[in-house]
Formats: sequence, C-alpha cells, structure tokens
Amino acid sequence: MAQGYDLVKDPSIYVKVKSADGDFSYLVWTTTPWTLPSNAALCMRPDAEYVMVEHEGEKLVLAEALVTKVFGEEKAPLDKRKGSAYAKRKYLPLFDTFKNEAARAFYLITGDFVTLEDGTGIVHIAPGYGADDYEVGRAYDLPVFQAVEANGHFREGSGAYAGMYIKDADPIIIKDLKIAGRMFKKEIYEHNYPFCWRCDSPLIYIARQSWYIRTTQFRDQLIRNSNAINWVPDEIRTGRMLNWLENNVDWALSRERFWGTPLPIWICDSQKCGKMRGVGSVEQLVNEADDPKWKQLAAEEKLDLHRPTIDEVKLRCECGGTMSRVPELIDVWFDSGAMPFAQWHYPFEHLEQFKEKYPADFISEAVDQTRGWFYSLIAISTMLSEIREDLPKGASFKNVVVLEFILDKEGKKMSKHKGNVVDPFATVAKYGADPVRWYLVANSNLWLPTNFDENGLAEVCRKYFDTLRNTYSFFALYANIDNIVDRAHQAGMTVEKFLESKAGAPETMDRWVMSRYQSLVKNVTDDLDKYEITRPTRRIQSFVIDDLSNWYVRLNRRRYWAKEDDQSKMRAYLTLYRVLEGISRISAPVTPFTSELLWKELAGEKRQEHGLPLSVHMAGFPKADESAIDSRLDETMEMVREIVSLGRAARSRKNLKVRQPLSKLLVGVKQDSDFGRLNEYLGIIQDELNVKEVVPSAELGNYVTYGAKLNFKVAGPKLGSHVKAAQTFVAGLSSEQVRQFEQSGKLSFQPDGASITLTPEEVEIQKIEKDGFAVESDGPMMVALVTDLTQELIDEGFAREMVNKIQNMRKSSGFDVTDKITVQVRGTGPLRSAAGRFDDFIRRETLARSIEFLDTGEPDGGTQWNINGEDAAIAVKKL
RNA sequence: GGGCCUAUAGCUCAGAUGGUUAGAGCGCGCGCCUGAUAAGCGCGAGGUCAGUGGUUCAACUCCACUUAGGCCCA
Repeated sequence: MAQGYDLVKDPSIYVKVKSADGDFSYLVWTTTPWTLPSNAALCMRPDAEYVMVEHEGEKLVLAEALVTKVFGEEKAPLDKRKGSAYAKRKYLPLFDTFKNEAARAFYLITGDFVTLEDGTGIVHIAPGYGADDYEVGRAYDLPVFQAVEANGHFREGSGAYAGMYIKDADPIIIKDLKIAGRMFKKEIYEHNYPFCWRCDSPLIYIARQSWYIRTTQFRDQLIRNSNAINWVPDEIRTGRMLNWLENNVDWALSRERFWGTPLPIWICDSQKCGKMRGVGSVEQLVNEADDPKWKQLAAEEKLDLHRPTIDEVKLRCECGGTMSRVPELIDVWFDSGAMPFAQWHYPFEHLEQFKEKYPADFISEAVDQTRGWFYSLIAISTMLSEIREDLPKGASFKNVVVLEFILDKEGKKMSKHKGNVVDPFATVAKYGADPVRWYLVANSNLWLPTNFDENGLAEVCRKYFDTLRNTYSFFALYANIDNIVDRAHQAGMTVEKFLESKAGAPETMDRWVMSRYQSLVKNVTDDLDKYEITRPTRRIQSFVIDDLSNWYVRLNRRRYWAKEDDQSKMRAYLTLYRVLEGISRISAPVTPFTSELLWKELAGEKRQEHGLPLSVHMAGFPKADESAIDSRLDETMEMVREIVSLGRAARSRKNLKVRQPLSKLLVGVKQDSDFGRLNEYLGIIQDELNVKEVVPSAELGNYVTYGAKLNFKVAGPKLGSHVKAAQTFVAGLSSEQVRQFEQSGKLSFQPDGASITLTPEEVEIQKIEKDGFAVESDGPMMVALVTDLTQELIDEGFAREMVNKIQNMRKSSGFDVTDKITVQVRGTGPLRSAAGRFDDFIRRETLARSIEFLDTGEPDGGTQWNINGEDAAIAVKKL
C-alpha cells in the first residue's frame, strides 16, 4: 500500500524482444527495468492495429498509433494486423532467470487496459509486481516470477543481479540489454511513484500471499449505507466516499508483524488434511485446544490473546492431528472499524447497553479517513448487519463531521521535512488547550483547510478569553465586596436563589441582555443541531465581547457600586450571574476547562449541597427561554447603539472629547414615531455621549441632500438591457427631483425610444448629509450635536477632567475601589471655581472625603497635570 | 492519470437562489474613552475577488480551461 506519491523522473526504456516464431522483435516499453527479469508475458490491445516496420536493418512490431512518437518520423509498414492476431505467439525471454518455466510463459496475450498514449502499445507483464499485472496473470494462468524480494533486493539465484538493490540494478540491466543488442532507446520519464512516508525510500508493488475479506460482495450495501449517513459536508458523501466505495476492492486483511491482534484461523498441520477453522470466542478456543492448561489460564483471565503468545495454542483436528494458527495478524484498521462492537464486547456481554448506544449519533475525523476509519466502520457494520439478525441494517454511525487539514501559514502541508511544523504540545503549553481549540473551531469551518497562524491564536486569548475572564472578575470583585457567597451559604441557598431573594424587578438593560442571551442559546442550539460549530462559536464570542462586556457591563457599572443589598444592584448581580453561568454551559463543548473553572467559581464550593451538579459537564445544555426574547427591545437597543456610535463619530470629527459635556444632541430617525421608542434610553445616550439633552429632529431636510440609485435586484429583470440607461438616469437626478419622486412615487424616462416608468420599489432614495454641520448619518439615522459651550458646561468639563486625573492616580497608587481618600490640589482660577461649583460631584465620583485647594505651595507628593490647558498639581491620600 | 476540496485586504476569515459602492477582526496611521478589561470606541489608508475565456442587461457568485495548494485513489 502506498503512503505517498511523488513526481519523479525515472529511466524509461524501449527494449526489443525477439519473436520465437518469426524474424522480428516486439518493441516493449517499461519504466521499471528491474521487473524485466521477472517478465512472464507481453500484452497487446486486441482491437488496435500493430505494424511491422524496418529500423536500422531490424524488423520491429509496435502499435501503429505510436510509430511517429517512437521514431520521430513516419515509417512505411511492412505488415499490419490487429493485436489479437498476435495472441499466443511465443517470444524469447530477455533473461534466462526463469527459462525453465518457459512452458507456461513468454507468449503474447491481449488486454483492453493497454493504452496507446505512451510507450509502444506492447506492455511487459510481470505478475509478481503490480496489481494489474497480477490480475492479468491470473486470467491467463501465468506463473508469478519474482526475481526481487520484498526488501527491494534481487534474490539469490537471480544470476548477476543477486543481492542487488533494484535502483542500483536498473542501470546495470540497461547496460546488459545494450550489450545483448536488445536496447532500442532510453528516455527519462516523469511520473508519480510511491514512496515510504517515513524514510522516503521508493516502494515496490510486489505480489504476496494475503488473507482477504470479500468486501466486493457487499459493494451495493456499502454504498447504500454510506448514502444514509449525514456527511458534513455533503460532498464527501457524493464525492470521495462514493468514489472510494464504487472502486471497492477486497480488503487485504492480513499483516506480517511480530506482535498484534492475531488472525483467528487455525490450519491442520497435516498436509493431507489441511482443514481450516475460524475461532470466534475464547470459550471456543480453549474448548478446542489440545491442552487443558489454556482453559485454566482463561478462567484466571491470564490468557494473552496476542501474537506471539497465542500461537502456542494448538487445536485438536477432526483428523486426529493438531492445528496451528496461521502466522498473520489482522490489519489494525480492522480494530478501528470493530470499535463500536468491541467497546461493549458484543456479542458476548452488555447487549442492553449496546442496543441503546448503537449506532453512534456522531463521529468526527479528518478527510484522509475516507479509506481509513470511515471505511472500516462502514465496512464492518455493513457486513455484520447483513449476516446477523440482531443488528439494525446500516452503518455504525449516523452523523459525521469531516475535518480538513491544518496547513502552515502559506497553505502548505506541515512536515518535519520542510521544518514548517507547529508543535501542538508547545502550542498548548503556551496558550492553553481551550484557546487552541477555540481558535481552530472559530477560525473557519472545520471542513475547510485552515492556514495556521499563531497571531490568530494570541488574538483569541486576548479578545475572547481575557474579556470573559475580566467580565467574571468584575462580577467577583463586587460580589466579594458584598460577601455574597458566604451570605448565601449562611442562608442555606444557592448564590442564584439568594440573589433572587434580594433583587428588584429587572430593568430594561437586564431584560435586554437576557433577551440577547436567550437568542444566543437558541441560535447556538440550532447551529449545533445542524452540526455547525464555527458559527455558534463565533456567536458566543461576539455576544461575550460586544453585548455582555462592552455594553451591558460597561453601562451598568454604577449599579454595582451601590450600597449593600440595593435592589437594583442585586438584580444586576443576578443577571450577570445567570448569563455567565449560561455561557459556561453553552461553551463547555469547545472550552471544557474554562467552562469548568467558571462553573466552579460561580456555583461555589458547596454547590453539591445545594443540588447543583459538581461539574458543568454534568449540568446539561441550557434550553432557550424564547419568552424572554424581545425582538423589539433588541431592535431599539440597536438603534441606541447606532446613535451613540454616530454621536461619537460627530464628536471625533469636531475634536470634541467626550469628557467635555455638550448641551444638546438632535436625533433623526426613520420615522418620527420611532423616536418615542427611544424615550427609555435617552439616559444611556446622554451618558455615553455626555450631552445634557437628547431631542428629536424632524427637520431632516435642513441637514441632508437627496440622492437616488437603482435597485438592480428588483429593476433588473423588468428592464433587461435598459438597466444601464436607467441607472444613469436615476443617478443623475437632482436632490429636488428625488424629493418630488419620494412624494409622488412616479418617475418615467425614455431610453432609446422606449418609455419606462419606475416604481418606488425599483429606486432607493438616499439622504446624504450636507457639509458644515456636526452631523453623522447612516441610512435613515442621523445625529447632530449642538456645540456651543456655556460657562457651566466648561466648568463641568474641568470637573470631569479632575475626576479622571484623580481616578488614574487612585489606580496607579494601587488603592482598592472602596478606599476613601483625601485630595489636595494646586491650580489656576478657572479650575478653582469649577472645583468649587462641582465639589460634590468630584468627591462622590472619587470617594474623596475632602478636596483641599492650596493657595500657596505644592501638594505633598503631587503630580503635575495639564487640565484643558490649565496648569495644576494634584495629590491623593488614602484615609 | 481519475475523483473531491480550496484560492476574496499585509494576516485569518464572511460573502442564501447572479443585482447597487465586496464586508469583519487583527495589523498599520490619527483621535478618543477607561473607578473590570494587555481591553474598548471613532475616523482613515489598504482589493485587477488566483489567471484566461465564455454565458448574461449584469459574474466574487454559473460554465470551460489553466496555475498553485490539500486529500483519496491509480
């Protein structure tokens, strides 16, 4: 069996083989000179025309179609007849290695497999080397000559070549043929040749004795059973698997090794008898053994069933003689395919479990297992279910995800040889098993080849795992401040129940994140049901990063700073707890360790006392609560996020940093009625954009110009070849014309004499912002910032800057988030008056007991700051 | 040689039944934000959709061929 083919250049030679019954030679072509001493016959295509031509005083026979190719010129034929006319004519062997066998060999045969593309149309047949030659040899009852042994060396008694390695023998054989006047010409031929995958040495095809399973007898059932399997992706089923099964050949079952699973066939030692027996169980074996000690050993479970020990067991033969086991082992692929049965010790034990578990719901392996595991599983289960009543007909698995390979960054196969191998152990050690798995699964669909990029792995760690961990840490930080776990345990409750008992009603943000979470569970479940894994993994990732961390947690931070047992805070804890617990469960199939850690941390050490599973892997997959999915809420929040995003873009373009409060944001939405939906969320928009007021703006026309473009998908089929003219016409409309069309819904034009009326569905109206406003828009959505500053806004800007500086100093000083402090400031007049005006605000934000403004000198251990252009120094002290 | 799969931004990948200006993340440049985050947000630069030919009003998408890579088989 070939493990890998390489494109290589080998010598190819044309030799002249003398006819035994005529004054001419057959011109024969081969790429393996070393097989010539083992030649047994020559083969022609029966229906092809063969001609005899004269060349340098010799008469040569070859296929008419190849004359020009071989000689490089036309040759006038001396004779012409079909290949079939040469059948059975004898020739003189090139070598006398097997001359004693001449009675059965060295004659012309015919076969349709002979092609007229390469060579001479006359093929040299060596049944000992190559499956095709062997088959032909069997059909003609040709002897199997083997001058070369399985180790690639010529055997003793093969004349001058004895002991020689085939590749070394090739040139000598060529030289000998030349001396004997049998060489016609030599070329270099480029072809695929098999090589050992491990040591790279060339392999030879050699006929050997072997035991087979006649799988060809079950070909139709194999195909039917494979077709009944859900292959993901489906093209495996219709492509390579079908292709492989259609070309099924009998399973060469036996192997020759020292140790392994024995072929359970015993043969009578007596040549005369020669009975064979297949042994089907240990019980049968020891009962039929000639020595009772084996029964004893088996009873003690000390009987080693492997070769070579098993070979000591001899059986009694009906003829009175002893039977010995054949020396062969079973192909290990048989073990892999027998796994579904062997794991339950079918048919001897555990029949109930077996019946329940068989066939398997799901397996997964890589695409190279077409001829490996996938085949062995299908083959064994198909054959068994055909002959046993107690098995359901079909394959031993129902669904399979077929993986593609992981290639290097350039898309090349990884091999030690090329040095582009990524060491999986080092990679797991560096990044962790879960991130590696997450990266491989989330990066691209499993059935597509993946170009492995370590940067992508680092990104997964940073983005997904760090964010998840930080989200949990945030929860833990505050929950620990409030001593939630201990208090829950004291109250004899789970953390969840305890939080539930203290929590107020869910707020909009809580309902929103739960809605998003339940949608996530639903979508992930649907995906997994379809054996999709990349999409759900990406869904989880984007939920954790965008929805949970960057929106829900960030916007709700203040709730977590509230006083002990504040109801809103408890609801926020509870919501975050539930979502994190759910994430732990739905991501467990991909990140078993991270999920387990999260589960343990959330559920607490005493989780079992409260009836919670010890492990997340025993906890079951969550079921989506679809009643909690509020699509209108999702949609509205999406609008809010869009408005905030546009507002930030507007600030950015005007260089207005967010810490500077502004008085007003005008918001234009698709319809005026939509603005009402935003009422509940105006606070979020105000906070995110630091504006005092958010108001609707109905006067879109003041900010935009109108444009239009053709909706090709709708208009294309109707307009046909006028589509381009229509696009030009629509794009050329003025803002006023588009505005009129929006109201009237009618638009006509005349391209090339035709008359066409466009409907509103066929034209998309665009609104494009006018220059000169702090305006941003996206589709129907638009925001405008009012940028005028009052003294109060300026003062608040100063105050917020000071808060920011003090917070940074708290953090760099390593204070806890609950530490109370005092603050000393030296600064300019404007700072001082702003600080006075917002004294409460600054102290509240920074947990400062007092803010002391120094008239002279520097604060003790102060840091210099530039605050909106004003020079200042600030010092913080822990109380 | 036969069969199947892959090729889209510097990198990794999305792009139902052909339809407008081909998207995301990372990386890069500039700006912003940060009492959980080695995070985040905004703007910008970056593409002959491997190549050639064909079908079509219209092709990343359909067809043929070619190139490169992968797997199974000869």
